[in-house]
Amino acid sequence: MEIAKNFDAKTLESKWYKFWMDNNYFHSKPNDKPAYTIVIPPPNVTGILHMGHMLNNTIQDILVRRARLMGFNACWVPGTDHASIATEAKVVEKLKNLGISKYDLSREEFLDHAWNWTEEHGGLILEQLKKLGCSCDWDRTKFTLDKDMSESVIKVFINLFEKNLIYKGYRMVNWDPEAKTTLSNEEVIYVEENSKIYYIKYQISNSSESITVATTRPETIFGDTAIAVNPNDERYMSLIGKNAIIPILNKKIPIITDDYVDIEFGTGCLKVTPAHSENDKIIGDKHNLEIVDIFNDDATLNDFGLHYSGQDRFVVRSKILNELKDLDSLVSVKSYTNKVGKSERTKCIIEPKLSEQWFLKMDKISKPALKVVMDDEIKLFPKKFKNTYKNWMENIRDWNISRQLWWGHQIPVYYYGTKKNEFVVAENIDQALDKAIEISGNSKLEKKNLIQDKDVLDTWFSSWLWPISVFDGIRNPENEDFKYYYPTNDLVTGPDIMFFWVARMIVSGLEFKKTKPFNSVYFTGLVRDKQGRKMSKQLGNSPNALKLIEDFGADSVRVGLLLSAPAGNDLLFDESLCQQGKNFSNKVWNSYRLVKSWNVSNTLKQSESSLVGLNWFENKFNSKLIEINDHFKKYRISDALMTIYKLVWDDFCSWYLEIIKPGHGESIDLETYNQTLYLLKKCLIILHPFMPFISEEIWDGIKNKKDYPLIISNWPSLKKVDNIILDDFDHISALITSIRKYRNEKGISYKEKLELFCNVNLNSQLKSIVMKLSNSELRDDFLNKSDEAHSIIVSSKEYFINNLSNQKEDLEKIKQDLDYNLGFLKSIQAKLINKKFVDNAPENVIKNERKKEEDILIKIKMLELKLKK
RNA sequence: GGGCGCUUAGCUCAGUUGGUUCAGAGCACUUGGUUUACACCCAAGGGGUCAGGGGUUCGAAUCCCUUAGCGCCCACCA
Repeated sequence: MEIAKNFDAKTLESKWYKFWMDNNYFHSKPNDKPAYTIVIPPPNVTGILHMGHMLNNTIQDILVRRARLMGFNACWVPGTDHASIATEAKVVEKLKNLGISKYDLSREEFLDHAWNWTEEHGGLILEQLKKLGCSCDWDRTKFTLDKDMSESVIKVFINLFEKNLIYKGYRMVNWDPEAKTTLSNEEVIYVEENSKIYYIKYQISNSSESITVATTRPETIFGDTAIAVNPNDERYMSLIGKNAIIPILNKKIPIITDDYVDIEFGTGCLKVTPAHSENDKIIGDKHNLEIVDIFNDDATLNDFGLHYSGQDRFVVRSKILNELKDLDSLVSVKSYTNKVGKSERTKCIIEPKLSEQWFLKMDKISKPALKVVMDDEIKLFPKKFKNTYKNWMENIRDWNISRQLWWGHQIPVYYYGTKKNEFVVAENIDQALDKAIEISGNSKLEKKNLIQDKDVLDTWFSSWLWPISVFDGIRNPENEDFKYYYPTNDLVTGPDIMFFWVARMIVSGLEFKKTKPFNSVYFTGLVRDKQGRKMSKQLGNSPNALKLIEDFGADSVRVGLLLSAPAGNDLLFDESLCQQGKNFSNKVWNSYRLVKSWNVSNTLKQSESSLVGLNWFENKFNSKLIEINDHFKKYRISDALMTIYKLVWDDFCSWYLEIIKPGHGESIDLETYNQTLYLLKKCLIILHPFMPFISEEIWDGIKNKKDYPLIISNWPSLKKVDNIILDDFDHISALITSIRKYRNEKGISYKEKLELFCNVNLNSQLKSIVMKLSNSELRDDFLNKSDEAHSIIVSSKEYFINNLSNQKEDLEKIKQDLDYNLGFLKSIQAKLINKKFVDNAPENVIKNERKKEEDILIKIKMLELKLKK
């Protein structure tokens, strides 16, 4: 049968994906088999596929496909995340382009727009995953705002509230003035920036003296309510207790002392602005200072900013500096590097702000989550993340779970009165009304009297339930799916969301289900460009994921991504890796073409070399399978791939196929042919998780009619390895390589037959392989070899080739070789005479040294003989 | 400031509890090759003071100390 010259990725990939889908091979239902479960880290619903997703989901698909082959009931649950702030920001942006402001819309109107947007753009990323070959159970696709998912979130909020773990607090939070919402600490990224530090002079009240403070934020002077110095700072002793006058504002504030102030820093005087700095707030609380919040929600100044009211904080900064200069209050300006907190999503500079927010107490519920990881009940790969995890969990802070956004799960708190504590927490408004009437004793309350908290919950407050809620384990803990699939097996994600997500899932699993949500976590590295830079839109260094698949084929891209991505190491991605993947696909494809091109004869007898080749490769395969399984066990997926790559390319193609390949116009015997198909199939099975499409296509071309498709066939079982067969083959392959090297050095063509003298006890099958692959004739009449014959030593065995070239051996080279070996011998003998070595070293080490000595002695003898001639 | 990790061939990385022919792989490189599976290929080859210094040991890339450089996480000084 004629096979196409190249694997046509475009056509065949969609053909096979459709085939798998049509036959429901990705779909899983509880059954008698053991479950293997992965839940996808849900990408943002409106996101598009980038290299990080490709890597991450390729790894998940490899694990799932292998589990399926190993006989597990494999279930990979896909889905998307509503990503409240990210999506809301996109919708706001889109509306803005249409000339609509979010603030002109009602909540309902805005949410309509958001849902439309989600339906229009949402889920595209899941379609892109299909192109990559991901074998997700699409019937189980979930979205974090689905009705059942939302109900689970609300139930969990209520549960935690009733356990007294959720509270409302007036606290310093991270305020994003662009999105006008708070952020958790994890959503703030600190960026080092070159900025300035300003020295500002405050006049002392009723005195000619003054005091100078250093600040990076001169615009906050309107919120100053004290100046603090260290109690041990001799310079300012006389000023303590006096009042300073804020320039421009002309307001008197006290000069106080606090240990917190660093004498060395700046002037040793700190302006205290309790409304806009966490530390200042602590000092303020200690000294009962007034709190003056000078900002509006969009970080423009409010009326406390006097004539700057309504202007942006950074505009005010430059203006106020001029005014201070005019007032002679600006003493000096120095350059200064500090770290500026920015919003992870909007990139806007964060404003610390006091505000009333909902918090989840973390100290108690995080303890068991720390323990399971420390005890390796949940294993993190690579191991180093265990320390990072520990560090965070031991210093965990309460989680700010409310956001001033609309896109998300609205907080199920209903206010029925005017006082702050007049509220109930309930699943819906009907329930809330009953509760409110009961608590207040006011039977006249109606639904319209209830006002639901305006805020929504942090996105992660829904995703931390993901492994539970996708199986509806919160609402229906006894349902069959949940009991069967939970806890899940592996989680594959990036280390950047270890705290956002992974740690919190562990907490929630243990808190709500008393069970860890997964057994292992595999952290992939970051995908960077060739120069090690992060991929970013600004740099334009992020390849178009779909275009890569189009150009190289999904299999090749999958291989390319894995070729350089050991667990946890950042991957320096380069398109040439996909080319390498494609080269490998091509190699595999051509081995298939070769096999299919043969004429099969059922009368031909199997040759000796074929038989020994078959035996050898099967043993080789089995020995490599042990390694591959071990790599998988350790989540060394790239190493597993590389082992397979070499097994297929080097061992199967370059050695095995060359041994059994029939010559010109010759046929192959049926036995060898069938065995070859059997071996090729074994290779395809282990290739399948990595290269699902091409492996299925080739499998289809060589399988028996009654065979199952590759996707649901069986991973090979481990067999006993005959090491003698492997060692014997290593011996002759080294011999063959030496002969080829000799040809290369002497410029002897491969067409020219060599005479090989051999008095070594090789069996005839091995001999026939040597003859075939080195194009030589074996001669047993060892004594008839010519004096000029070239000697080859392979593990203490000596062979000779009749020297066909006229060149003499280079005397100088032989001499150098001899010197080197004499030196080597000396060092080995020194070891062997050393009593301490002989007494302490283990027996096998000493044995090896003796063997080395023996081999070297032979070699030296031979070299000396040559020199004499 | 606290914690963690890294430095091995031109590049990206392996190197399991110290111990087989004075360190391995892939890619890249050099030489030769178009013998009908594959030039997206075949054959062969070159290439490393294991970051520097010191120590423990019969023996160190591997253990300890130290210096330098790089990276990550957390906290954060106005």
